[in-house]
Amino acid sequence: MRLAFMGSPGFAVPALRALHAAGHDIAAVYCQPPRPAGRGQRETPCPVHRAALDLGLPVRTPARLKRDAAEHAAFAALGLDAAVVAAYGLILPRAMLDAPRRGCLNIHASLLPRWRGAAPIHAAILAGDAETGITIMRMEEGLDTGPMLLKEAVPIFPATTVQDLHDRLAEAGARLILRALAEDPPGVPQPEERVTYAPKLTKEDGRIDWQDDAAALERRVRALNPWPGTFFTHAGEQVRVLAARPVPGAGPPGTVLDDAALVACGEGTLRLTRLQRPGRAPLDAEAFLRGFSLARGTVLG
RNA sequence: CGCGGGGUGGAGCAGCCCGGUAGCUCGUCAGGCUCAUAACCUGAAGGUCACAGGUUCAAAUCCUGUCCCCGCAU
Repeated sequence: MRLAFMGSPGFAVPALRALHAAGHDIAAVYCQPPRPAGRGQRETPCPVHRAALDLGLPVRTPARLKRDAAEHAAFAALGLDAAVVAAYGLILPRAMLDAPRRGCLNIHASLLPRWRGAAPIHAAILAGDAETGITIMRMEEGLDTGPMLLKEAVPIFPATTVQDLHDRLAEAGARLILRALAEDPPGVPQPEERVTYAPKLTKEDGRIDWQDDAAALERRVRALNPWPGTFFTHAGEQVRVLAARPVPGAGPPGTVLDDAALVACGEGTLRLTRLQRPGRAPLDAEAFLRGFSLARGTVLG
């Protein structure tokens, strides 16, 4: 089939590679324009951009699509059977949604209608969901509102990190989009009553509030690593928590209860097992504590 | 020339502002204690303080330059 692929981050790359490997005619790859990133803030192409170049596919990086008649015309002129969209980062205007013969299909990383929006993978872990998954849907103008074509569930285990889950969902998404294109299943409307939204994350979402209960904080640590990361402030430094384990117990929230980074929470206690100071390497708690005091009785902010 | 942090025995850090004997918590080795131990006691080894210049009677510390590492408006 003649396709356009629209995506930007690493999540979209397996789908692009799978479509290419399956022999589809990818007429154009759309992604976010290169932005300053990393040390030196050099212009850096996004992962999909790099993958497309690697595969020898033509890349387009419009900064915006709304009210850009030239972009719309160029898109329509591709003569597409369908467009595949995965974490692209731009809203497609109606003119583009209607252009491909079979419309625009989206790979969304949740079991819709739960977790519409920008951060569905993180939201599923934060909420303590036992499973999440991939939904292939036909796009409409609304945010993740279109009829659903295929779904596949992926379990979330107590130790599942957001990175694990992300990778498994990206693979599942690649498999499902191939099936959706091959089988052309009918669309099923999303049940409105079960809609929830997963808003964009901000850095502040990573701040640890010791009043929360330990199980929720542990999920937060698992969900927000590596970005935006969870942290607390102590001795004038923002200390990142990279791994932690909820432990039965109790105490005044925020109080360090022993000599091995056990901290009382609103409900239960949390043992911090991997930590990082600004500008320093991540360390296991034992090594971390040799260079940074978290004395018993200290109250963390 | 975007911003910030860091490079000190094997690990993690302090010392740097206010130059003057290299320090702490561990680890390693030896001995002791103990039924025993990752516990405890005693002792020991191990460092060109990233690199190169400069200032100084004297530089981990002050000045200049270089290299490497780590974060950052996803």
